[in-house]
Amino acid sequence: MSRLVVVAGPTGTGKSDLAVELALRLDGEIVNADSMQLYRGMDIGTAKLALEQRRGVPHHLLDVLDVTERASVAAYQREARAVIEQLIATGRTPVLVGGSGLYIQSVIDEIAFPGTDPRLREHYLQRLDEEGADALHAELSRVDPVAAQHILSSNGRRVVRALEVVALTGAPFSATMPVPGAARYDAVLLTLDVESATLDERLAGRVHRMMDADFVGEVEGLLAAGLRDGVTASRALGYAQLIEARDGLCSLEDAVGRTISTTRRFVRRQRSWFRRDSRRIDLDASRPDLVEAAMVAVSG
RNA sequence: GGCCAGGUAGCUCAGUCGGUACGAGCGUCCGCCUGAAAAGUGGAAGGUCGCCGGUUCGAUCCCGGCCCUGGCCA
Repeated sequence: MSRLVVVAGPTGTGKSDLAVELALRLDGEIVNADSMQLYRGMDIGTAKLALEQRRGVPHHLLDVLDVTERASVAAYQREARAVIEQLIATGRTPVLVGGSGLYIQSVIDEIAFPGTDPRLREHYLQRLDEEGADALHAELSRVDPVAAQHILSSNGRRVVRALEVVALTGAPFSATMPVPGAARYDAVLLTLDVESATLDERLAGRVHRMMDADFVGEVEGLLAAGLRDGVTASRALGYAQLIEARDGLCSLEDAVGRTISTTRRFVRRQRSWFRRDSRRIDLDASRPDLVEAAMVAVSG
C-alpha cells in the first residue's frame, strides 16, 4: 500500500526537482500543489519545470486552468484527492509538491468547504466596497458572534466569506483552521528550506533570470489571452508587478525590484504556515545527500 | 575656495515656535489564515535627532566651530 509523499516548503528551495527524483525512485507520479502552476501559460514566472526536467514522470494538476478562470481550494481539494486516490489504487506513489500551504492542508486534513454562491458573494463584495469592512464585520457579529470574534474587522475578504457561508448554509462559519491530526493517505510531510539569506539571494537571481527568459513576453501573451480578467492569476507574484509596469504605473526596473521583495515576503509567510505543522520533517535543501535523506524519511 | 540645501529608526522622509521623539511609509522579526492562499490580514522590535563646544534650569530644535552629502558659482 503506497502512502502519499508531500514535498512542501518556501518557493525556490528545489521542491520540484526533489519531487521528480523521489517519484523516479518510488515508482510515483507528481501531483502539483502550487496554486499558480495550475495555470496554462504561466511558466516562466512560476518557475514551472520544463518538460525535459520532468524526466518522464507524469505530472497532474499542472496546466489545468485558463488564466481567466478563478482558482479555488475547494475545487483543488476535490481534484487532488481524486487523483491521489486513483494513483494509490493502482499502486503508484503520489508525490504532492508545492508551496501553497492551504492547498496541501486541504488534501491531507479534514477540511470541508461549504459551498459558494456567486451572487451572494458579489453582493457582499460590493457592500465591502461601499460600506467598508467594519460595517460588514458588525453585521457578522450579529449573525455569527463566534466567527466575528475570530475574524479581524479589518480583514474584509474573510468577513465577506463568513457572511456568505452563513447566508448560504444558515449555519455558523468555522473561523478557525482544524488542528492538524493524523494525515490522510498516511502522508509524510517533507518540508524543504534553505538558510534565509542564501535563499533571498538565490530568489533575486531567479527573478533576474526570469526577465532574461522573456518573462515580459510571457505576460504580454497572457494579457492577450485575458490575464487581466483573471481574478486569481493576475495577482500572481511577478505577473501583477509586470502588469503594473506595462500600464505605466511604474518602471520595469521598479517592477522587478518589487517582485523580488514581495517574493521575500511570501517566503516568510510560507515558513510561518508550515512551521506550525508538527507533522513536518524538516530537510535542509542544501545538504548534499538530500535525496537519500528524503528517502530515509519516506520509508521511516 | 565661495554660496545654497541637507545631515532624525536599516532605507526614504515628516516633526518639535527650546521641556522626556504622536512619528509615517518601506524593510526586519513574530503571528493569523476554511471556496482569490504567489491572495488577505494583526502585532512587535528599532532612534546618544552628524560631531565638539557654548547659551539655558533644560537643547534634536538657538549660537560658534568642525565633519559628511548633494547642487550652484569660481
